[in-house]
Amino acid sequence: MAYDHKAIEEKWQARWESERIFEVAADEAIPKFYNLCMYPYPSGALHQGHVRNYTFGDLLTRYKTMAGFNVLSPLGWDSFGLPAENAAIETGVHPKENTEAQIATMTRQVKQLGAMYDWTRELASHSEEYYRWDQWLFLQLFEQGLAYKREALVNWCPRDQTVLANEQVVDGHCERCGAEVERRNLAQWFFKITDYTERLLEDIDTLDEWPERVRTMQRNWIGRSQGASFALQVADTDHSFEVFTTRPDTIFGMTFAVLSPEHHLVEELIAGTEQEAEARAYIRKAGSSSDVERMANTDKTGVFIGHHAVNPVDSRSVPIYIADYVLMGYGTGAIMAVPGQDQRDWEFATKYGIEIIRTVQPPDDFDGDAYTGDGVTINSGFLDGLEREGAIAAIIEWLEAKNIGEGTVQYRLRDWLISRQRYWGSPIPVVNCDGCGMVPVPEDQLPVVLPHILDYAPKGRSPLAAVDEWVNTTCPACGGEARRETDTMDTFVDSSWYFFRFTDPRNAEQIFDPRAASYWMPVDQYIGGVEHAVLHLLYARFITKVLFDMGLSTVKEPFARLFTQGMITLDGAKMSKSKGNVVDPLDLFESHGADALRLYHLFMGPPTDDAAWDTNGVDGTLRFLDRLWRVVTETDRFDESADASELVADAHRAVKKVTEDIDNFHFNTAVPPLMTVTNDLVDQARSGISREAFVEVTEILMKLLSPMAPHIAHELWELSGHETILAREPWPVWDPEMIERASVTMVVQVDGKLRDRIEVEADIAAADAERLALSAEKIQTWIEGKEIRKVIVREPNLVNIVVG
RNA sequence: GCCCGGGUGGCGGAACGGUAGACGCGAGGGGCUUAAACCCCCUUGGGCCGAUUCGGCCCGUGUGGGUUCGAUUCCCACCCCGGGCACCA
Repeated sequence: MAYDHKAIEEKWQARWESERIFEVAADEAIPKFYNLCMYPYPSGALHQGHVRNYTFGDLLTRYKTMAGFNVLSPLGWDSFGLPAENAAIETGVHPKENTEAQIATMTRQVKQLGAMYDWTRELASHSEEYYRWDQWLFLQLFEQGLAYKREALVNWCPRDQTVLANEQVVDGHCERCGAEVERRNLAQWFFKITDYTERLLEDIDTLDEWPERVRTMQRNWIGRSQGASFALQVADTDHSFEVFTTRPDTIFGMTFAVLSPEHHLVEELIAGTEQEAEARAYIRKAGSSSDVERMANTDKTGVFIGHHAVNPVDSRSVPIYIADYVLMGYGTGAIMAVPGQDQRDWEFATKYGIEIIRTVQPPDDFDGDAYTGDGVTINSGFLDGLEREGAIAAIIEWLEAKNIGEGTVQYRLRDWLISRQRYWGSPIPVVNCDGCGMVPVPEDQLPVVLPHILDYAPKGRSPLAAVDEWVNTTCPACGGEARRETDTMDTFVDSSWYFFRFTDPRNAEQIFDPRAASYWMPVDQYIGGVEHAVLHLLYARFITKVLFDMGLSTVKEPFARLFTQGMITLDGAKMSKSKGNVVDPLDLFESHGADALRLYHLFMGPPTDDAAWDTNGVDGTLRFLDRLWRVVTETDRFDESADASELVADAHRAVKKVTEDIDNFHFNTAVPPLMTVTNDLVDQARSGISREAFVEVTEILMKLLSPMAPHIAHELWELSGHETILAREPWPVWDPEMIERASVTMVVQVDGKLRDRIEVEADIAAADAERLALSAEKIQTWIEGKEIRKVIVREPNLVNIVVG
């Protein structure tokens, strides 16, 4: 009977489902393990990235289940969002229909992989029963002042016709579609993530099971800088403006000041000056160039605006410029410029002939421009002679004493812009009333149902705005005429709390039962792509902290252990449909089977690394499975006198190795022991093996293989006469005595170079090892006539003889 | 520029500071076969030496140093590749 992967895989997928093996309930008596892969966008086609993700996830689900844990492994769909809407605009099929058809397709494909989930917990963010809790969450944030609407300069994607969060702008381009983003002044909804900045930053330190890379990226994104802010008086006026600097110790070196062209004071200051026309032209030009252009142009440009600022420490007047290298979005949008210690200021000063004063003594061999390193403070009055830290402390004390400024901290992190001018998302549950203003929709009126419409093409405002019968409503406060908010929420809102919902997915009364969450949370293992290092993972941490503050969550951090998988490459490029270099997993299910494909993904390299695809590798894992199949199903003659003790011992060693490797996420090295034991079993079966040894070795192989290639493992388990389901069997344990070796190969080195190998008893005494090594024939030729200075003995593995 | 990773055979990759190259792919040779596929066996880092089927030596983990009896592994400097961040004051 040949190995028929197709028939076997279909059979067992049906069995697992009907046996409901992976449906779980909270049970305090059993240790829990919440295992989660980032819920996918239902694109309609499983690709190798999904396969890799779910193979790792399913391996853990099955392994931890066999190891005795109560394993929660749910799957759901990140089903709101632009791709569905854009596809719908192209095909004319409504996003809801399209999305639901794609969910059905992908569900089938995920099941074909043999990945098991508790499907009773399936959720989809576009369903009313899900997004009503998005809206509920919004209302809680609104009540706490954490959701607010304000006019702001925001990122606008001209192709997707919607605003974007800062996190969704990559190098000045839309993260989704790649279009160059524009700046627009619009009234938008924000979540006040900046209230949580310090906590988000501090708690990164507690995430010691996260990749360092991701922790660093989050720290960088939050971008904490410590320094001082203080007021600069504009000479001969009543105006002053705040500046922020990380180097207040260099204040005596300020030879000019710069305002961002968008700074609120600019308009008033330039009015009526000689420089007004020139300044206005500059502001217009700066305002019309995109961020991409501003980034590309690193040449410093600016205009003197005809006013001076007074340096508080020495009352010197310095010219004020406007220049676009000072960004309105960071700090106060204004700086004291110290060309001696800042390269950007240096370039500007050099270009416009402004004085440069060094206030930090550079080393003698320094020949650069601005000196940003440490050194003794010079040319700085009462700060002279102090090192950086002392000087900073002294000047802050001085500023505070004079009530001019103070030590402050600035962050790069901005509030999270969550409103979108698109259709396929959760409507923001707010009503605008002429009399009452912005009124939140009462909780008992949720959900605000997304109306089914036919024209959802983007027009620069939400398509919902055109649906009069939906927009026009009554004010929940006064009963008068009112209009609904027409923006929808960023889909990252949906994904920032779905892992809580999985703990209690059918709750119609609450977002989730805090008791369910307290049993299952935190997610013990979270698996997904590193592209979410900042976006989703930061938002999810923020919302978790909000839920914690509300008493709904017992954890401050949602994901205890994070695992980011590498991507699949082909011919050096990321495998993707747009590059046309995909190898379709569905074809491989047919030709090689899900088991061989899964095994290849595990085997191809370290799971965190990018991996180069090679279909020949799947041929290899299929060959291995076929060989295992044949030896298990075709061995029918046994020799009870044969000695297979070494093979059995190797099987036990494999148990140890595989167990430890899975625990350490070294999946690629967990596969080879199965291959070598199988190969040795084939040899042993050929030369003679007892039935007992054969059964012990094959049972170990099936159990170890069960999380990796579950279908064939289950089938062989059944064919071997077991009535039980392998997935419910306990994980094997190794016999520590059995894996001990009676004899080992001892390496003998002379001066660290390998010169001989000697078989020795494993429990050889150090003295015996040394004597044996020194008397070995081959060693004699190396040490003859030489003085033996030292002998290092690491019995029973190694002896190193050091000669003169 | 700053911050993370990473440089090992033809390829993917293994190696608690202790036998470098496990396992797999590819390649070469052989067996089975009328033939091919499948399958099975052998070889496979480079160079050299001796020899009746076996053995031996030298070199070799990006480069140069260092620590150590011993370094792919630890330390320092440098080079290259990948990724992230960046007029962030």
